[in-house]
Amino acid sequence: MSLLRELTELVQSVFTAQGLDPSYGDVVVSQRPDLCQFQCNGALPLAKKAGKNPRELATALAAALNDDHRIALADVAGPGFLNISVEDDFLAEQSAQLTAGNHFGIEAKNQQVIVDYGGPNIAKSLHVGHLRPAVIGESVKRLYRFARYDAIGDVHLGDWGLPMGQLIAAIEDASPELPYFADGAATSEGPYPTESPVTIEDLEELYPQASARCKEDKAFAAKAQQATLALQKGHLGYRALWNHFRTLSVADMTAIYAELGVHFELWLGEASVADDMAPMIEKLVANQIAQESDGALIIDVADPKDKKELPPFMLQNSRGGYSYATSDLATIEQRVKGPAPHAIVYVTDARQSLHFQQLFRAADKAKMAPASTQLIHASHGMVTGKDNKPFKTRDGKLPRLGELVADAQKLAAAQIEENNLAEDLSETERASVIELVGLAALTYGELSNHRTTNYIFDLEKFTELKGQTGPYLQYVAVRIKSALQKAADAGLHAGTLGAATCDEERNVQLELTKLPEIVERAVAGNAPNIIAEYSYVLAATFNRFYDKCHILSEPNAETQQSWLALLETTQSIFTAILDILLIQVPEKM
RNA sequence: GCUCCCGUAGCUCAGCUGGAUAGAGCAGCGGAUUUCUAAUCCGAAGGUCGCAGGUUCAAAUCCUGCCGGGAGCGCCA
Repeated sequence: MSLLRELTELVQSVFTAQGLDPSYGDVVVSQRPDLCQFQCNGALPLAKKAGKNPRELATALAAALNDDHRIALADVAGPGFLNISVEDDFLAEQSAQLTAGNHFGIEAKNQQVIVDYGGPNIAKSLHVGHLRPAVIGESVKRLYRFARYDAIGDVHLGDWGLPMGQLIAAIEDASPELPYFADGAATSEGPYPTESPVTIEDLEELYPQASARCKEDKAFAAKAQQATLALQKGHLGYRALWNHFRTLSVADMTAIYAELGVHFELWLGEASVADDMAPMIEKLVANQIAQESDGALIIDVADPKDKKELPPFMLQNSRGGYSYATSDLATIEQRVKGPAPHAIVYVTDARQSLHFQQLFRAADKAKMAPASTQLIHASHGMVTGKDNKPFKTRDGKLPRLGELVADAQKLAAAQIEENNLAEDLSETERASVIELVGLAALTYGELSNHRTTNYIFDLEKFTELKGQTGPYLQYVAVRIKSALQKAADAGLHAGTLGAATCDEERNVQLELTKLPEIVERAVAGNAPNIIAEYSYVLAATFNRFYDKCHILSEPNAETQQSWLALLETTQSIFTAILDILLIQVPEKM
């Protein structure tokens, strides 16, 4: 049980003993660390409700709390705040307990969480716009894992919509002689060439061209729509060509995502429900959930209570084609087929919030998912440049994701060079440090912001070795590692984590015991920035202790062993939460 | 036009399930150093929490209106 939980139960029992409503007994971390460690504000609203004096109420509660052996001091302050501090030995015991068992005392949930992030279109190369969903999604997935859900990530490719038809139309236009376009190719099993007629580089050029051409060339746009439809209806030649796009694209993406530390358990996409959409629609029509409107099939998701009428959810366009709306709904159906997941979390741009509002309404109306499965749109803002406009390179292009990673590492290398770090390391070790530092800079820069805000992408700031940055956190982690190594070399071993001997040490213990609630809050908000904030505070708190207490030269053996235990506990927790932030710690730096 | 998001220190951002004196980092100022990695630590300075009302014992946080910025609004993802 977490420290806060235990204190809350204690205070609640005191409330009950005095005939008071225990639901007012919540204990929270103190807002005034100069006065106390924890506080309970329940006496204020309770007194108001009961028409009593809040200070009198709190005074009686404090008196009862002071009888408990775990409480060092409970007293009343201000209008009726109940201030609480705990005994040092109790705090030490609680800190030690965090790493005594497995998984920091967090219990297995035995429930699945599907995190849908990435969502790249296989017609486009990964660019700066894919950074946020990738990093936030990966972090949210790791966060759920840390909270002991069975979390899996699905890249959920955009591989079945209009962009596919645009590519097919463009290739047909350029090379009509290819077998994919031959007479009868629609129903012919082939054989088709095993080699792709285009390279990934070709695709990256073709798609923007085709997409732009659709805007001005109506005939071409119609052709692209027809190709999309034909692909969706099972055109075998197109399908063979499409397979090439997909293979090329997935290989390319896997490599780039991997550079960022982003890995997906599932590489599904719109196409993976290709065969499920028609039957789903049929069923929805039969059940009178879907209806015809202007030649299209829609689900009316408007609610009279809405402030603004919600546009209908488009299942099938008037040409008979499907869009992301259709596949997203079918994907929900697919995802709840086994044991229903606890949640499906979509990490995408805030601009899609209307779509998700409609999707969730439609899913609800069609009873696609059980009520126990939460559908969550964890939306995120944009990455902007210093001018507060969408981030672009000097020449106005969207920087590619791989370039961004390379840039971060270049700046990290410069910082390391400038500060004469990693000097005694071999070339390969040094390269590895640069890689890890660059990555940590990038992911911490991303994750330290709340996901919904637009943030300014400033690599120079992110790669600073000081301040609130990824590299600083790595530095602290390496410092702990190094100290433990030196201790081991000197034959020193950790003992029992004992009562704090000074404020700095006590503060580290207090900070460590906040872990369970921090994780809870981060999970509740799908908000890695809460972990990012905590990791910095923990690092800074630890640094103060480390500065004040010189462990290796400590003459008192018991104290020294306790400090080493604190070091180990801190290291264990710190490394684990850095992992949630996609930060790896080098051996040395 | 309507809907949603945002407006907090010079800059970048936390805090927003209401609680005491609104916090960090950066920049700038002053200090600590023969380091268990100073990439650190300590101190001072820096704020009409966009504006105006309201609810409350208590509002940056909840409600209403306004101002300013961004996004979205039926066959694109």
